[in-house]
Amino acid sequence: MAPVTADQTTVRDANLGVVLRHVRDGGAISRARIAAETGLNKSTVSSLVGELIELEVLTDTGLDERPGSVGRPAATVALSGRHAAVGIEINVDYITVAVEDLAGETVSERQIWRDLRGAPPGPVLDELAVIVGGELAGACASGRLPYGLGIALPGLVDTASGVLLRAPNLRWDGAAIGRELASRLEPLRAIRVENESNLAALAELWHGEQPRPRNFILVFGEIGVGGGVVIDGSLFRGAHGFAGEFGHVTVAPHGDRCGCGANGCLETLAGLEVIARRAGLALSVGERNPSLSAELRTRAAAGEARTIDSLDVAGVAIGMALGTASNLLDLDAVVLGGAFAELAPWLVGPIERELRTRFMAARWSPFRVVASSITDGPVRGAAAIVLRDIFDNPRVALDSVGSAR
Amino acid sequence: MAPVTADQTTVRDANLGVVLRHVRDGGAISRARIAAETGLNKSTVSSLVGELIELEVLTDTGLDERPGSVGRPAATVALSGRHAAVGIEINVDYITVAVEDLAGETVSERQIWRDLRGAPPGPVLDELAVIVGGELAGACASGRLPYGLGIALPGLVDTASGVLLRAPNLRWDGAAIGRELASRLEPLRAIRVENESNLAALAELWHGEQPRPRNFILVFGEIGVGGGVVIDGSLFRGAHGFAGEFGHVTVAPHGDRCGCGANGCLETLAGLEVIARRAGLALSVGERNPSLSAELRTRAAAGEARTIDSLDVAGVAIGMALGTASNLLDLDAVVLGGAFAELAPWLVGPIERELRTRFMAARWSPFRVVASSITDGPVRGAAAIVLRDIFDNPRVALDSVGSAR
DNA sequence: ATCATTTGTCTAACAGGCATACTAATGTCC
DNA sequence: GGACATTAGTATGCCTGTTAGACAAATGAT
Repeated sequence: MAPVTADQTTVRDANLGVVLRHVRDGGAISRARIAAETGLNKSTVSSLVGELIELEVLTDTGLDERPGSVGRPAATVALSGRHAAVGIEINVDYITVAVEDLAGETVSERQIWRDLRGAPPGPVLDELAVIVGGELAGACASGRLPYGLGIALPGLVDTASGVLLRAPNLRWDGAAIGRELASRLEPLRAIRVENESNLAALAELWHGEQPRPRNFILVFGEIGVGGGVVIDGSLFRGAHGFAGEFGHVTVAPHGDRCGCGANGCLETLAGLEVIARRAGLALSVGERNPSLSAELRTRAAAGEARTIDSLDVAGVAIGMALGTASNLLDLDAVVLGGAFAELAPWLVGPIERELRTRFMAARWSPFRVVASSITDGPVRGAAAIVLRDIFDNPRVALDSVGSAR
Repeated sequence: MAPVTADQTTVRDANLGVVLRHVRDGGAISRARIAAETGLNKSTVSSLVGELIELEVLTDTGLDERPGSVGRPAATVALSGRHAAVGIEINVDYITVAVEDLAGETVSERQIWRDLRGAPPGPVLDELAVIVGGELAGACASGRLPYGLGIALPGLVDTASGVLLRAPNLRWDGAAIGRELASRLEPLRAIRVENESNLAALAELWHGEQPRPRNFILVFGEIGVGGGVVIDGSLFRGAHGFAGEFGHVTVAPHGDRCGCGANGCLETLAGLEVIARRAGLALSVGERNPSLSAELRTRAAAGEARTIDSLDVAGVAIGMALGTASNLLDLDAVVLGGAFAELAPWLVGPIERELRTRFMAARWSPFRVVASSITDGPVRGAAAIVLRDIFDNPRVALDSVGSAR
């Protein structure tokens, strides 16, 4: 409850972050240029860079060898990639584990396809912990310092406690994923649990194709439909981190019953299996998702009418929901992620049509609808949200860990 | 584009704000208690309070005369009320002007009922400027320093330029209200233009009844329906300040055409005149709004079935839209404002019913639906949003104005 | 070889918060 | 009534951190 007061260390922390993020965004750069571009004093920058090198988040990258430059050559610094985080995505029918370092490089990634609907969480987490342990060991072996662990889940997550409160598709309601997984692993500095679509949105913000919008909703379509909202370059989480439940926007007030208990949620019209069923595909139990979205794509590309119609119905519903979402959230863009990215060619048309009439500010807002080129958004976002601690406040995040050996 | 770096003045500015807001929220208080409650050092607080008194935002309020206390009696300080701002609400059928001081006191308030639909803005602003000039003169006469002017408008506002982009009900599209009004008045430190519902939400946050939610949507129902979203105690504005257009959430995809061009917006089912018409009231042209909502209230209270049914239809639609809004925004509460506050007894029931089934996180979110007790939200919010500058950063906002005489 | 130019570090000055010591004003207890 | 405890507010010296400017280092141009 005590208000947040400031003192000199607040200033230092803020400026360490400014320099670090500037290097992240601009790549290898000299101290002099950092000073010129941030407005900080040369000597301040020297001191800040020195501390960041000590924390092992920056590293010297030799002299800037650009020809034609007069004067003493600049010694550049860049992100070190020494610190790394593990990202995990547990979805309805697959699990992905990836290790990403501070420089944004994906160190390793593994994916396992398995239908987890109704499976008890315990054994899954046991197995997962073994995999993660292996990845952590691998990261250490390659000289990296594991900073933390991020977990992407397809449902309502209480981020404070790390509990998956409600996952209508997975049916792991009330599972304390964060705590359970932590207890199976060596201690880490940070363990964070978040909704998968929120993390996919973060991945888009961090790693998406240029030009990256700063106000957008990432619509993540798999068996369920989720949304992650980014406003002014930061994740919008709402009161408890439940924001962006885009799949449960009402699009047909008296429509089909949804897993969440309401009627006519977007998910009941635009979920991947719903699209497939409406397109006439027979779903075998345990059907593997990758073949599912690929199958739809193939049929649509071949001009199969029922599939195209089904995608059109989904597109209209998505567009309608997006109109409402845009009116409430004031967005600049929609990014289609997950299976929706693959199916984008057939979705973008109806989405744009609906948006044009339903989004009030359309005329003043340069709206874009694009497909994400990131296929592993949630895992990368999961790693990223953990590493973001370091970019936000390197000294607090790393404290004395830099000296850990 | 240059990143925001910090130095010692940043610290000072932040702490000045912390102390000022602490005094605002806690009322008359001693320097010692400020220190204890904020965690700042006693001497720092002394110095900060000294500067705030010099800026005339705080004032000495004598000794704390509570009996039974041992030790030297405390000298308390409180908000001075020396600085004041004018709030203006231009709505479809009325204009309100109010002066509010830094202590939150409404110094004066005037309201004019007139149907402005289609009226040219110029003459209205001429007349308005005269009224505002009079209010400013009055404020000066009572020893107050006019700080700024806030304007609440029923439509899409470009807050950067102060232009009313689109007001479907008022039809003043593209009017540069901020600039036009500024040119008719003595110069002021700040002129801000905002959507009326956003400002009503701010008023609720600042002046509403306890306990005040910190994550809510204020649904402002008059002839149009608007929404103002507050997340974690601050106004959610979205990418361009267009957020919270709650009246244009789609609730009936193939419903009636709305003034905004879309079909089945909430406004087409729950706007005040729509409710009245559906209840069988004959609307004379230029009918005055206060009699309209009062008439509905009277009939409903008398148990008139058509009126109650009409309100129920509106309530269901509002509840449906709120389910969607809550799923996207993750809210803790709904506050009904404007005419909806008066009609709340007949709206709350259906709203809560719909919300319970449609809001996914309902079980983990202690949701409340309440009626606002503030009848002049937009004007008060308009004044408040201007005064907020001072609370955010007193030194920057007031600079050398404290010495103006 | 000398000079201009640019980089990076060093030093002194300044801003601001903090701990501590001190003075001031009150109530309590004998 | 006076000594003492208690609390409020101020003054002093120190620490952290940024800044401006001086300076040394490293290079290309003349």
